[in-house]
Amino acid sequence: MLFDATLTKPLALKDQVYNAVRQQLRQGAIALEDRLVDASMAKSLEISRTPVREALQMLVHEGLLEATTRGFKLRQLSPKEIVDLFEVRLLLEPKLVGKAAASAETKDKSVLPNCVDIIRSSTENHQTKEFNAAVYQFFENLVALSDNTHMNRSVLLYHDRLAQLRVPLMVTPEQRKLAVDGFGAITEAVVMGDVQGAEHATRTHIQNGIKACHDLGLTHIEAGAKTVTV
Amino acid sequence: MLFDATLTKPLALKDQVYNAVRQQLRQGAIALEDRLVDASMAKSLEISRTPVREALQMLVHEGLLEATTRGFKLRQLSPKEIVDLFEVRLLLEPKLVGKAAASAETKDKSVLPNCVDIIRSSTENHQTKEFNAAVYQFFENLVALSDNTHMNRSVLLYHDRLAQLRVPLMVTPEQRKLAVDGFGAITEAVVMGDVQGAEHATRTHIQNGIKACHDLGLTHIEAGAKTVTV
DNA sequence: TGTTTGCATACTGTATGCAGTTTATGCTTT
DNA sequence: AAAGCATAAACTGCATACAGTATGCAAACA
Repeated sequence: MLFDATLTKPLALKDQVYNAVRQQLRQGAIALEDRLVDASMAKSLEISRTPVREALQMLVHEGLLEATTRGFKLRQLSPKEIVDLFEVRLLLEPKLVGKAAASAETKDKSVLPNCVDIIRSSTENHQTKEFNAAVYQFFENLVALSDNTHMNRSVLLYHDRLAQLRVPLMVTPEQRKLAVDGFGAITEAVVMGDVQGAEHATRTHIQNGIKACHDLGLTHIEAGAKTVTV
Repeated sequence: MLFDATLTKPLALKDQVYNAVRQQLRQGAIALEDRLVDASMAKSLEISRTPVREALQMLVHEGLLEATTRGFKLRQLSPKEIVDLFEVRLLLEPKLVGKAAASAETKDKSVLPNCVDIIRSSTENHQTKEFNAAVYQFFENLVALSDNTHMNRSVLLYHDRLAQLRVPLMVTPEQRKLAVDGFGAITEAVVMGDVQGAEHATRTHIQNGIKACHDLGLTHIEAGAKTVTV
């Protein structure tokens, strides 16, 4: 090709919508009470219903949303499902983080400590949205260090499914500290290239999450209603 | 028109199509050269393009198909991806099969030996389609014994992604015997409720698969062209 | 004969319209 | 004021129509 070979085709509308909604989910910007209505979203985005519906349906298919007779909504996880998700995470994530730790030194691992700093400061200042964004950025960068795309995809999806728990699980200062320290320990091991340590730190981090769920009783997830228009 | 088997809540058309295509994929009924064209599929099913497209796009999103400018086609796995998929399977499946082995005795495990019998006989008689169907049925029943729906879903998806390898990996009699014996060993452990044994047998089975891939050179996957109309 | 150019074709992606179904509303009846 | 019923509104799901683009083919040209 004559021109820039890296020139990428613009994403289809449905994929743009998909990414946008999923990012919203991740950041906890969509509450359980919210309703995502394809027609109104399409109107506000100034596109037709079709790509919006397709995006929402993908999210339904992945178990992130639920189709009701009155709009799409966030899918509420049952306690059993939460346990199940953590169980799968426990199988995949330590390995993934271990691979990240083992990844070539040429890769830039300096972002991770920055993310942890933002995580720490945003928890101290109770900035929920920033916190969520930082946590996801942390994992996104972590995952980028592993080259198993299938594993990466799965892990990020599990994370997004559990996104609705992020805030409820961090109500007490102790929980927040434990989580932040967990991120710190993982980062340290990954940056140092300590595979064993990374796996262990990840396992511990997830187990702390499970414990926090148990302490919380797993069921009562609270959030405030709001209008969502992507 | 598609008919739905469930009287209670009829499945949406797109889901029926999705299931139908995915079953085709599983059975190796769709070759790499085939093109799935929404318009023609819609016509042959006597429905509109919309639900067909939605189904195909879900499959694209899951990495099973690929959208080209001339129809949807089976997504060809790169050698790296194949290795990656086996790596993830190695993390999840032993645990899943272990859970199946540990599952309540009230659950019916008698189907598994039957499946293995069909697998064995179909390999001996070189009945590819029956073989594929039996293998999938085996896993479907195995997975049904575990109650972690998220893990189950993931595992079945990984299987379907690797479906294009099933036949190429079983060309030699030795490979076939190894595979059939693998299924047998897993079944035996599960039926006996031997968790450790089940995990071990599964690990061995997957590792045999990996080895077969390596022996094959991983790259050259052959299949005959054919028209696909669901 | 090999190469370029233009065109018909075959698709996908997006828009829009219509039907069916569930939920909300408001009116009637007691 | 509560309960029942009719009717409207708010949605999703499906159908169809249109636009845009890659692809292959054939004619024109070197």
